[in-house]
Formats: sequence, C-alpha cells, structure tokens
Amino acid sequence: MGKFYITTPIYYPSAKLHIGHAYCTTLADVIARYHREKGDETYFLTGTDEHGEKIQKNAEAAGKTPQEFVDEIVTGIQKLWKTLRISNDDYIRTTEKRHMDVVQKVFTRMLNQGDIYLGEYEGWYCTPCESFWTDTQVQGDDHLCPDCGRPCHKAKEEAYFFKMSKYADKLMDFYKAHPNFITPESRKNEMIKNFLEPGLEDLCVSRTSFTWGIQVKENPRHVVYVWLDALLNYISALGYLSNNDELFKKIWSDDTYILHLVGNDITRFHVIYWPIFLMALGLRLPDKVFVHGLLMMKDGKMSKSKGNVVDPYPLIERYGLDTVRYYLVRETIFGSDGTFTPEQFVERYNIDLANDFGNLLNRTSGMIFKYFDGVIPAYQGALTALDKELESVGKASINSFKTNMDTLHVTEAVASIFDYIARANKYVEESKPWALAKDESKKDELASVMNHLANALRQCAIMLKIVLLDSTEKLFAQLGIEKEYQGYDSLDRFDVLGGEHLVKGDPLFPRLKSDEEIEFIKSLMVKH
RNA sequence: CGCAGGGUAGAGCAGUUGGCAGCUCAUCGGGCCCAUAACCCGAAGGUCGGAGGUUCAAGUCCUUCCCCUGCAACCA
Repeated sequence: MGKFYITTPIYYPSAKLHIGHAYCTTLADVIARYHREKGDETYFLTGTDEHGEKIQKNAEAAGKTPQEFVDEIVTGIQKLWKTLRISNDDYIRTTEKRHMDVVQKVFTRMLNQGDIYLGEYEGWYCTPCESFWTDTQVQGDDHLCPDCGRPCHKAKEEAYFFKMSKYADKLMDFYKAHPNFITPESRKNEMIKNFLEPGLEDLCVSRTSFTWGIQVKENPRHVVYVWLDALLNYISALGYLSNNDELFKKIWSDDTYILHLVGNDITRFHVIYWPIFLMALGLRLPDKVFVHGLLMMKDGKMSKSKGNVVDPYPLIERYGLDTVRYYLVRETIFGSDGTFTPEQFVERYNIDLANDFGNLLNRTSGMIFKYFDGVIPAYQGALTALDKELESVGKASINSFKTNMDTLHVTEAVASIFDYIARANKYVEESKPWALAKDESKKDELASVMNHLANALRQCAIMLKIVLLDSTEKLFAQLGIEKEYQGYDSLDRFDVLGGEHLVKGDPLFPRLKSDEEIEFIKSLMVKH
C-alpha cells in the first residue's frame, strides 16, 4: 500500500478526438483502477492543453473566440471520457484560473532566479503565414515555407529563454541515477543522442506572434510558451502555489510513485524540459515517464485528412463499452505501436470475449443448473490431479497478472488472465462433467469440477474488472458472488465458494457475424 | 555518411545471455456434446529483407546493401 499518481498527457483540443486518444486514456484508467483495487491511495489526472497559435487560428477560421472554440471541444472530450467511464479524479484545463495563476507565478520565479532571461529569437519567418520555422523545417535552398511554399526570410524577435544548458549535466546525472526513468529504454537513447549529447539549447519560452496564451506579467506583449504552460498542469491541478496546497503536499511527495503516460510525439517535453523545470523549482522529479505507442491505422498515423479516423462512439454503441476497452488494452503491446483494423477488432471480440470468456461462464452456469439445481457446490480441496493442475495454473496466472501490472506490461497482464480462461475451458474437456454426471459414485468429483470452474471465473473476473466494467459485474451477479469475494483480498483463494445461488442471464458477449460487422466498421472509416 | 526503431508461416506478432524456428487467427483432418455454429486434440505451412563474414553451431554476433516507420529542438 502506497501512494500512486498517474497522469495522461493533456490533449490539445484543436480538433475532435479519435480512438487513438481514447487508447492512452483508457490504459491510464486501467492502471489507475488496478492501483485502487490494490489499496494504493491513487490520484488520476487528465485534462486539456488549451492555448497556442493553432487554436487561435482554428477558432478564427470557425468564427469563434478561442475560449468558445475550446469550450465546445472540451465538452466533447469530457463526454467521451464519461462514456468510456474513465475514473479520473480531476480534469485540468490550462485556461482555468487555478492553472494560469501558477504559470505566472512560476514564470516570475524563474525570471527572478535567473533561469529565464530576455533574448532574441532568430529563425526563418514567413510573412503571409506569420510563422517562424527552423532550419530543418524550411525546404530547399530558397528556404520555402513548409506550410504555403513561399520563401521565408531570416527574422528576429524579442523572446524569453530558459537556460536549459545550466541543467543539462544534472539531467544526465539524474538519468544515470534513475535508469528506469524513461520506458522503453530506446526512447531514452533517442533523447540523449538527439538532444543532450549535441548540447541542449536554451528553450524559447515566450511568444509575441499570437495572443492566445498566458500573459507574461512582467512584459504583457509576451505570452508564455505552450509547453512551459502545459507541463505545469501536473502540479497546478494539485494546488501547487495556491492557498490550499494540501493535496499537492500529499501527492507530490517523496513517498508517492509518480507516473506520466505520454505518446512518443511528446517524449522530449516530458523527459527533458519537464524534469528541468522541476529542478528549477526545487521539486522532486517523477518516478517514470512511460512512452506508449500510438494506435495506427493500416495506412499510417491516424489523421483526418487521410480519412482513416475511427470515432469511438459508434463502436461503443454497437459493441459495448467493455469491448472497446478490451480491444484497446489487448490489441497493442503497451509501449510499441499498434494497428487498428476492423478484422482484428471483430476477431478479438469473437475469440477472446465470446468464445473463451463468455462461453466459459455460459457452459459453467448451464452445468451447475443442470447438475446442482443452480447452487455452487462447496470446495472440497483439490480432489483430482486435474483440479490440482487448474489451481496451479490459476496461481501462476494471478502472479503473472500482478507482476505484469506492476511493471506496466498491461497487455501481458491481460493475456495471462486469458491463459487461465483457456486452461479452464480445457479442464472442462478433460474432466468430462457430462460423464461424471452419469455415475452416482462420481458426484463429489463433479461437484469439485463445478466449484473449481465457478471459482476460476470469479478470479478471472476480479482481475478483469479493471478493464471489463459491466460484464464482470454481470458475471458476479450471475454466479451470485458476494461483494466480499469480488476483491483482491480473496483473489488467490480457491475455497471461498459454496452455496451461492446462480441467476440465469444472457450470454455476456453474443457472438458476432464477422463479415457483417467488419463491413459496418469499415463504413465508419469512410471519409465524409 | 544526422538519430532511433523495424523487415520471422496467408495475416498479426514472440523470440533474453548464439544451441532442433514459436504464439494467436485463418486453412485442413479428428474428437466431444456442458456451452454462444462454441469447446478440445492433431496436421500442413517459413531458404527468419538481400549478400558476405566469425563460429562446431547465427533469427540471434560482425560488415555491407535494400525497404518501411518515427524523431530532427520554437506545431502540439
């Protein structure tokens, strides 16, 4: 039992979210639920990063004020999280006063202690686009704007910079002292080779080219650079530098395990700039930044222009929340990129949820009704070699589940539950209850088989309930399992069931007709 | 010669320290009858991107080449 703080990235509401965003947040939710089940004092934060030039421009294009524009999108995002039953404890918006105050205070402090200084930013400027570009962004010898293709010219503007160079060595020392700070390790190498070894440049932390941001108090012409603004959400949400910083003191403390989940596109900001900002503020650093893969579409990254975006709502509506949550945690190895295909989505449902898991409950329940009038027989120990083996598979599965969850191998953790389910299905074949039922002298053996099956289902449901919210509850209800045996306290026990009255219920996951459903999902992906 | 990751059975992927090439699905054959056309067993299917090298032994180590995908610092 300890304290656990988990965050998702705060998403950028420049357009509607798709299933790729849902992926990261759902994983965070599963991890958060696991820690709560374990008894850890858990705090789970998500939110939105609402400033920046792109939002200002998109809002103008839509004929709205930036605030109206983000309000609308944020409402949609919050609705999506509600639909996915994301169990976040707070939702931080960078346009909230509680956040903006913190950013201004931090900026002032950094300025006063000499970490931020006023300098000049030089880059390639495209006048029509009103944008600065870097050497690598402009194209060709004529330095063409990557946006509009017109030539850019060198330009300078006044800007504030953060002295990253001052902290670079300290950051390397921190990496060395905390080898597990960045996961997977390849991301760390990428950062070190690309940014730290060549020498960390000072970061420009203010802008004058647009106004939709948090104003620099000391120099109102400037707004704070989006990342200095955004990253601070992880502590502003806890009440850092506010009148009531109790939560901050409790959560951002040395005895809390602090985990940031991020996509690989924002790794740099979380493993270089964020730790350095924290160092400058004299605060502890997170325990781990976990870089997850992106959920890709067959033809590359999900994007609106490619018309390969999948909206999660119709999927949830048609297949249920649990199916979508299960797909998201199961289909991609947590940490590497995955691919969304309609075929895999339907397959995952039919094979794992319908055939293996749902069907195991259905056949078990059918037999308990048939042979024991719907009452789970009492535990008599591991009566046969088959019972014994099932128990040992169960124990192994539980251990593997816990170990994998503790090390953030979510996909593997879930897979180990399904190993147990598969073994239980096999156990039915091998113990042949239908044959035992014909032999009065085998009544005890038959009872033991039923008890073991019911208990295996109970254990699997306890593990699965961090992913499958509705169907595990239905399973407990159908088996008549009491609340006290639905938690981790009794997870590894085999002797708790006996005397429960089953309730007849519908199959948890009715089998889908693959072809029809694949067609349906494809129709959702068509560009419109 | 920017940096990083990847190319293994029809599809999607595992393969730690070099030691008979594995998993899931699909395919084919069989079994069972408790169950959701489900479940269980068995079989077929790969010159591990190309070429060269080290070794008794290479998917694994070295060299070189080809192809894909990210990142490349002020777009998040």
